[in-house]
This record gives sequence, structure tokens and C-alpha cells, in this order.
Amino acid sequence: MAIQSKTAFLEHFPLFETLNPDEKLRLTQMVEVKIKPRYSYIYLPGETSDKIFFLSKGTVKIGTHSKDGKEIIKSVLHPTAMFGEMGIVGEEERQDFARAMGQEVHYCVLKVEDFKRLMRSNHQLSIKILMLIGNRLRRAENRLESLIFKDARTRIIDFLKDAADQRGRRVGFEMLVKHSLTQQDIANLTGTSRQTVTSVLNELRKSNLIYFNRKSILIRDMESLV
Amino acid sequence: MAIQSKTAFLEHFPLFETLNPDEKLRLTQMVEVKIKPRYSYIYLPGETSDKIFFLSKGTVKIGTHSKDGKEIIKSVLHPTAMFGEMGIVGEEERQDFARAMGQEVHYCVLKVEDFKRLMRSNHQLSIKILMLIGNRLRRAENRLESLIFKDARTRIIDFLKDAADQRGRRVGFEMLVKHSLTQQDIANLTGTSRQTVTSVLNELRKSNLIYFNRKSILIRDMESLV
DNA sequence: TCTTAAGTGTAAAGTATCTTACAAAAGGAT
DNA sequence: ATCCTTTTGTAAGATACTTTACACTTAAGA
Repeated sequence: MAIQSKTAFLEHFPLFETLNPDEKLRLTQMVEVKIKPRYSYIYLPGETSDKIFFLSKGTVKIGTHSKDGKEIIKSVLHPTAMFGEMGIVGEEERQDFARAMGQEVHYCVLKVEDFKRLMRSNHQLSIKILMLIGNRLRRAENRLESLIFKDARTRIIDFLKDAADQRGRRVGFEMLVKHSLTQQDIANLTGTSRQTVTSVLNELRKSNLIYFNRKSILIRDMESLV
Repeated sequence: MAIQSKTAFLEHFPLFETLNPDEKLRLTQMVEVKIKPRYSYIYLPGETSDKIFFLSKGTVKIGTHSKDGKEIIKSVLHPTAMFGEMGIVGEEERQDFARAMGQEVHYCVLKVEDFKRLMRSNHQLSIKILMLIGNRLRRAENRLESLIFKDARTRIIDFLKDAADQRGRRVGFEMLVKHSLTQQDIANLTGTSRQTVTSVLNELRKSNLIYFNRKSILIRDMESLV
């Protein structure tokens, strides 16, 4: 990929806004652009955490597997998100996997070492990264709370609300969330079983609080969904 | 407290190692030393997250309460630990409480604003904070995994191992952990009920894997405790 | 278009863990 | 020493959720 288009590429990431032209040039020189087919793994547990990634197209899920094959999805990422950032904060070896969901993914890769050097030269960038990791931490702790304090049904409803808040499109009073998650995925995101997800969703549909098909969920009224 | 003793005070915190004499002086000028009685709250949910704290004596627990009064303990801190650091990463208002456990606590306070200024002038410090938050994140995610993947018994045993690893003293082949936790506290740390903790601990004692009283736990053999 | 795999719907059985309940022990305070 | 509160021990009952099981539907590939 030509330097020029790489530059354009980087313009899309808010994280790099504060970089001066020189730093941007340096960044383009150390970045590598990649494309991978759907369902492919971008990294796997056990690999060295020496790279970070920036997603420009497609959807990526980050998660872990237990020994007996259960899965936790830690997050589902959309373009412009950074991932694999644990390498920046001292992780040696990946604990999680990153996997392309049902579409081809485009992303760029850079070495943690190079990125750290950039951080050293641009304090603003360091601060942004710190805030970003802080947000991750806040989200992880909230999830912990909801696992301990809330029952499965409530967690699934919370998931619906979060999804709508973060990625929903208003349609009148309703909220439409397009996604590429199976009900098993939703189960893995909420720490419940697939069957529980199915029955909660269907129950909500019967009560006319939501409508859904495989590709999207429509929340009829965010207020009444409790 | 005199500047001199404040300086001595700060020498104990590894976080401040990389500061040059001038920065150390600035730090002593912005730090405030405090003492609070046991069981008192250092901060409460809802307060503004504009201060950070460094514990020099006593034990502090960080946690949250659910609406119906259940408690999660997020961490139990010992001297030299920093806490309240969510203010550095963009938290506006405390979500957690910080509370002195069964002893008087000594700690120093400083304003997030001041600390951020210090971080700007010393990149090493920024990096250390970033690593620290990163560790917190890693721990939170591990806890998430153990909540979803493991049963109550295993989580309690994991707690015992962790406690021994982090704070245990070798006594021959055995590991002694002195603490100030009630079984209710252990329950709140592991996301289980108090009764479950009691019965698991007693069961382990019957199997001669551990011995315990109110103030300490002795792990007879770390290997065989699975 | 047909075939197959993946995803969804529904129900019944099983179970880990929480609740409720109460007694005993330990520790602090007077 | 005595009283009172907190903590610990133990058991039975209740229950939310998982597991198992199978049919049905949808999507994708040949």
C-alpha cells in the first residue's frame, strides 16, 4: 500500500489526531496494512503480545476459551477500534484471541515497540492510551458487578440496552441494532447459556418489547425495557 | 508534617523512584498526609474522583454495594499501594468505596490535577501508571473469567492460592497468610455466599489441606490444593 | 434445487449455590 | 466476669440456571 493511502487510512483514527505531520509520517512508515477473511484469527492465546492493531473494516471479537471449550466474549469491535493493546501495558503473551466475525476484516498492525516510541515523543498520545485502558478497566469492573449482582435475564436485557446505546440507530421511538451475533454469542457475552438467551429474547418479543431476526434487534421502547 | 518527613514518606513508594530531586520537592509540596480510624471510609460512591491516595499503613478495601446491600470487594490493599486512581483515567465520580479495615490507616492524598501535571513532566511516571492500570485490567479480566468458568469451590481455592502467593510467608513447606478478612469478606471477594465459604474452608481443613483461625490461614501444601 | 450445517425454539431433568434458619463460639465492651 | 455483638458452623429447602434432548428453520454451498 502506498504511503499516501496509508496516510489517508490513519486519518480515520481519532487516536492519531494529535500527531504532528512528522509523527504521522513516522507512523505510516511503521504501519502494515492487512486483510483477512471472515472467521480467521488475528491472534491466538500463547502468541507474543508484541503488536497492536487498528480495525478499519469488519467486526472482530475478542475473547477466551476455558479448558472445556466454553467461550467468553470480552468485546465485539467495530472499525476505528484499537485492539491487542495489552502488549502496551506489559502483557508478554496473549491470553485472548481476536477473531474476524462474519465479514472480511481490514486492519493495520504495528509493533508495540514502535508505538511506545511514538508515545514517548507525544505525551498526548500516552494520555489517550491511558484513558482508553482506563475505560476498558471501568467496563470490565462493571461487567464483574453485573455478573455478581444481576440475574441472567437482567444481564441479557442490559446487553440489549448497551448495544442500542452504543450502536443503535433511532427509528422513530424505536432503536434498531444491526449486528452479526448469534444467540450463542450473546450468551458468551453475558455469561449465560444459549437456551436462556433464546427464551429471554422470545419472552421479550411476546411482550412486544423487542422484535428481532438473525441480523438485527429492534427495541420498541428503551424506557419500558427493564 | 514537615517537608523532611514527607520526603522520607515518599521514599517508600516505588512509583516515585524515577522522580528527580526537583520533582520530588514539587511532590512533597502537593501531598497531604492523613490518618483515619479503622472502619472509616476514605471515599464513598458519588464523591468526585479528584484525588488519588497512597497507603502507607493499615489495610484498605475497595468495593461496591448493590442496591439490595450486597457487597463486592474489588481489592484489599496493603501499604505502598496506590488507590483511587480511576480519577487519573477519566472517572468523574467514584463508583467504589474505599474503607479502612480493622486497623487505623495512614495515607497521603494528592489532587489528580497535580499528579497529572507531574506525569506530563516525567514520562517514566506516565508509563508506570499505564502499567499499573494495565495490571488492574488484567486482574479484572481474570476475575471475570473465573466467575464464568469456575464453580464456587474452585474460586475460593483460587483465592487462597492467590493470597498465599501475594502475601504468604513460607514456613517450611507450608504457607502462612495473616489477614483481617472475615469469611463474609472472602465471600464478597469470590462472588459466593458466606455459608459456602465456611463449608469449603471446613472441608479443606478436614482433608488436612489447610488450617485456619480468624486471623490467619495456613496452607499445608500449595501443590495438593487443587 | 437439493443437501448439509448452523442457528433457533421449546421442554424436562438435574444441580450447584443461595436462602433461611438457628445454634455455638469468639471477641469487645462495661 | 458478664453481656452483647460479630463471626462461624451446620443443615434443609428453595430456585435460577444449566444441561440434555430433539425438532424446526434458515442460510450457505454443491
